[in-house]
This record gives sequence, structure tokens and C-alpha cells, in this order.
Amino acid sequence: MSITVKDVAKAAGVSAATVSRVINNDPRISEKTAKKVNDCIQELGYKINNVARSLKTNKTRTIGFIAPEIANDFFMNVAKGVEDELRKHGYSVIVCSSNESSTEENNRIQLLSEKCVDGLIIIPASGEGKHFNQLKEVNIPVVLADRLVANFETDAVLVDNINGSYTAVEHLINSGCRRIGFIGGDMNVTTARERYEGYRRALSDYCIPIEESIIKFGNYHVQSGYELMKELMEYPDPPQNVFISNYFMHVGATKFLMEHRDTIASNVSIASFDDMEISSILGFCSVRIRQPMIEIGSKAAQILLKRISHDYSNFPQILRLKTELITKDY
Amino acid sequence: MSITVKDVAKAAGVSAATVSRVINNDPRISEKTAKKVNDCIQELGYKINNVARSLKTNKTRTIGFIAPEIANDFFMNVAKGVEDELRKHGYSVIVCSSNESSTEENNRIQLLSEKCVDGLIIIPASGEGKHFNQLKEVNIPVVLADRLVANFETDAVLVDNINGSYTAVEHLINSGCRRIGFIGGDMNVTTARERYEGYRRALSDYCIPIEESIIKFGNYHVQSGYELMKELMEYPDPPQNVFISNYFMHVGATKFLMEHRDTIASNVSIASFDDMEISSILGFCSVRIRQPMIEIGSKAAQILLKRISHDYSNFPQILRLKTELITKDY
DNA sequence: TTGAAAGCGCTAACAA
DNA sequence: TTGTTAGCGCTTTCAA
Repeated sequence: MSITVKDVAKAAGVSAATVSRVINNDPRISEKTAKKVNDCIQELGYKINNVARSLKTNKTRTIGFIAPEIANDFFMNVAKGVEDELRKHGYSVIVCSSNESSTEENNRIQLLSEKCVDGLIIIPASGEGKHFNQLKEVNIPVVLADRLVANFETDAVLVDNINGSYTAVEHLINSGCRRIGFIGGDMNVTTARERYEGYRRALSDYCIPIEESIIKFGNYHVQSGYELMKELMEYPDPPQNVFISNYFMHVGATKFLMEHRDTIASNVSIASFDDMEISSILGFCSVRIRQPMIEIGSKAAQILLKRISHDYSNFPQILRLKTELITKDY
Repeated sequence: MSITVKDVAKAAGVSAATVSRVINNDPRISEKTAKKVNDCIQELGYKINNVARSLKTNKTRTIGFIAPEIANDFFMNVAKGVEDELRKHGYSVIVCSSNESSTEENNRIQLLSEKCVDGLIIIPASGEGKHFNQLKEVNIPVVLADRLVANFETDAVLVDNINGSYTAVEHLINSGCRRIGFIGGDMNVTTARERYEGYRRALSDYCIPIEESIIKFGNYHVQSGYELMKELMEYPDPPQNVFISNYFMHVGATKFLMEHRDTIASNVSIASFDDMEISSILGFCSVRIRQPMIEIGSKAAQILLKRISHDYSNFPQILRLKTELITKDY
């Protein structure tokens, strides 16, 4: 059916081993043979079968990327960083969604390990990571991205969430705000915890009392942001400044404010974690914390490649990338 | 190193063939043996090696997905549809970016065919598709998504772009607009051509003269939308209504208007192709054309699966999904 | 219902 | 510098 090394070997009048050596640029092959073989490869239209190669070499040059969701601007910016970096090194990426479920995440890990991927980059669905341990046995390196998990020690590329939200809240305080509402994500997710922590610390450092009633938790989705902003705004005395823990909640909150701008909310100002393309043109938004999304991915890929090549220096390596305060708005 | 069928066979006191049969749920295996083997699989923690299986069966249960860009909300919604649908059938997806280059697209096709993917779903980088033909020889089915190419006949899942933009422009006309500016994408991309066609047809059907000076072409990016809106607004007599051909240009155009709302542009109204999560809260936006993004992906996956199982009925199948006019705004 | 044996396409000792 | 040979882990005839 399809052309194999044998066919090429026969055509070139050499052995299959020689063909294989030519394909793999083995230095100890004569120029003459190399040319002859390459010509035959061209003529026959030979394509290497990487499945066979992988079976032999025990390497697939493929890695798995598991994110809680695929149609998500943040996760896919990370994915972009991963793919760009890995492709440079000849690796491909199988992308899977865990649908924000640790159970499904576990299934994907299972699946990918059976596909013999050389490594895994995971944005964990929750803070629990016991199920990652099976990978230790199969000897597949894992690098976590964006979020950390408990009960599993491995490399990770994260963002300095605490400092990020601290800086944003500090900025609000320095602009004269005293009452700052908080809209946060699911506390099972490490970033949500850390961003909340940054908020508390900033208030505490500036001796502003914590007002529990204007602190709301939900999840990192548009709908949740919408509902929590609604709750805040329906108070008799709503806060005029709100810190929101991620982009999607920010969108939801803005949606609520847009819908009700003629009634309750005309002068609310939002500070938000994340700075996506359109964050700057969302109404009500003043301050944003930019994450280096693509870099999260590329750095995770770099560490993974290092582990794949059996370099386990500095293990486990936990990288904390810096965020950036953006105050420009329109 | 890792546990193989042989190890399981030895432990269970059967042959490797029997273990394989148990794994594959071969009906003609006794319950007793099946249980015995499954127990051993459990105990030894046996994991199938899909590389070996693929070499034997000539199927990888993996497909390739090539999009012009990864960090792109539209493409990744399509990808989500693809992944969801394929996973149900036990397939995985290798995601590649062509970086909007046909040359790179060709490289990815090459790479994926060497990885022995069972099929390919491609959102083409441009309207040219000659380089897809190599896949015919290797016998890998391809389904195009969102965009069509010339010089290559295959299945495709598209959207009714002409009718989509026609409907939007018609809506503007019926609301009393006579001068409607146009901001369009790269005419090498089929969707850009079709959306322009819809615009022209609507004007023509309603006997509105085409005003070439308020028709602008760029590419589907934020920056381009920004610049083209700038060009339009800097005319002495700018159009008050503008139809924009995609979401990203819409964002860019809105950015320009936001930045200049105090000077030139206060009463511009935008109609736009695409309806993303945040389209509704972008200022200036009245009408939107919603595409069934996820469905594009899932339908493409369905057709691909059909072709993979050698069902070539109705080939080539060109599916045109309907768009939806959204007028609600805040 | 099960086993023996061959082979998928490649690479890598080892030998020459 | 090249060829011979074995084998990666699985499936699948064929035979029992």
C-alpha cells in the first residue's frame, strides 16, 4: 500500500538500515549513497511512518495539553505559547478539554498516557492532583500551567497572583477608594485563592477594614460575574469600586452594568485581573492586571522539553511570572 | 520497563493473543478467562501501548486540526466542536497553527500525515488549496471548515455568509439607513468575499447606489478594523452606519470609536458579522450575525468520521449552516 | 475457546 | 561505510 524503507532500499540498491540512516542524517554515510537514497525517496514519494518509528524509539514527539476548556481565550493563549515553542523542537500537541472536571481530567491523562505522549502540560481543573501520580509510574513528565495542585509535586509555571491583585487594589486605594468590592472565583482553584489573598493583604496593609458583605465568590465564568455584580449593586449602599478576579467574570459584571446603567449603576469603576484584547474597551473598566499568557505556555513547554530530555535539575521548578498593571483606558 | 501483553499473558497463564482479545472485547472468549486476564491487568497496572496497536491496525484514532491561529476565539470555538464530537468516538485531536500562511499550512499537513493521523480538519489559511492534494495519495480524508479553497475538491462545513451579511444590511436599510459603510477582510479568504457579496446584493436589491469610497478592505484583525474605521471616520462626511465583516475587525473599529468618541464619532452604529460573548456589550454595536461556531466543528467532525469509516456517500459534501440575526443590544 | 506464529515499519546493535 | 538481524508491542490469521 504505502511506500516503506524497504521499497526505497530496493530502489536504491541498498539496505533498509542505510535508508534509515539517511533519513536520520547519520553522519557516517557516504555522500553518494545519501544522494542516491534521497533521490529514490523523492521519486517514490516516500513518507516516514512515525508510528513505526515511535514504537522502536519509544518516543512520539507528541505531548498532551489538557485545559479545563478549549473555547477560552485565556487557556488558548497559553496553548498558543505551548504549541509555538514545541513546534520549534519538532513536537506536536494533542489538545484535550477536561471540561473543568477532575474526573474527566483523569480520563484524558489516561488516554494520553496510552497514546504514549512524551509529556504533559496541564492546566488543572481543580486544586486536587492525586490522580496525576499515575504518570510518575509511566515516567511521563508533567508541567502544570497557571494553577497548582495539592498532593502532587511537579514543575509549574504560574503567575504572581497575589502581587497582581495586590497592586491593582493598592492602585485603587491610592486613587482614593476606601470601599472596594470583591468578585472572586472558585476557591478550589489556586489562582482564585491567591487573587483573594492579594486583595485582603492590600486592604490590610492600608488599614482598610474588610467588609465581608461586599466580598463575593462564584466561578470564573461570565454568568457568575453577572450575578455577583448584580448582588453587589442591589445593596442599598453598593461599592463604587469593584475588583474582579478574572476576565470572564469581568465581562459578565460589565454586562450587568450595561443593562442597568440607566437605573442603579452609573458610576461604578472596575479593576480586573486579566487584560485581554478587548478589556480596554469595556465600559466601567479602569485598572487591569495583565498576565503574560503566551509566556506561561512557552515557559511550560521549555521546562517540559528539559524533563523529556532527562534533565531533572532544579526539580520541581515553580516559576512565578510577573504581572503588569495597566491603567490606560479610553 | 513497562508492562506488555506478554507480561499479562504470563501472569494469567494464557497467550498474548488471548490477552489482546480480552482487551478488544472479542466475544468469543470465555467469561472465566476474561475475568482472569482482567484481574491480572488490574494487578499489574497494564496500560495498552497505542503506538504498537496503531502500527498493526494502521489506525491512530487521532486526527489533525489546522487553524490559521490558535489564540483566536472563533477558531477555538470550532476546535471545541471538533474535539467534543471526536472524543465521543474515542478520537484525539492534534492542534496545529498555520500562522495564516499556506506554506506553513503545507508543513503541518506534511507533519500530520507522517504522524499517520486518520483524518484532517482544516480551516484554510487562504483560498488556495493545491497543496492538499498530496493527502489524496496518502488516502487521508480532509474536511474543510469555515472556508473553502480552490483547486481541491473535498467535504466542507461552511456558513451562509452571503445571506448572513445580506440580512444584516437589509435590517439596516429597513431601519432607514441609506449610507452604509463596509469594512471587509482579505479577499483571498472565501468568507471575506462572500460577506462582501452579501453587502452588495442587499444594497443592489434595495436600489441603493454603491459608494466605493466608503468600502474598505483589510484583514480579519483588530488592527485592521481600527485603521479602516479611522479612514472612514476621517472623511468629511463619514457614514453613520458601518457593516463590519468579522468580530476582530469589529473590536478594532470599536476601539477607534471609543478613543475618539468626544471628537469625531458619537453617533456611529455598527452592524457586524459574528456574535461573540462580548459583542453585545461593545458600544456602538446594533446588529450582529451569529454563526454556529461549535456546530461548524462538530459537523465537520461528523463528516470526517464518516469518511474515515470509508463511507464516501455524497462526496464532496458542502454543508452551509445558517446564521442568525441578533438585534438585541444594551 | 485458545495458542502459535507472523508481521506492521522502523531503528540499532553487531558484524563485516 | 554498509548490511544482517533482531525486535519494539500489538493484532490476526490459521490451526487446534
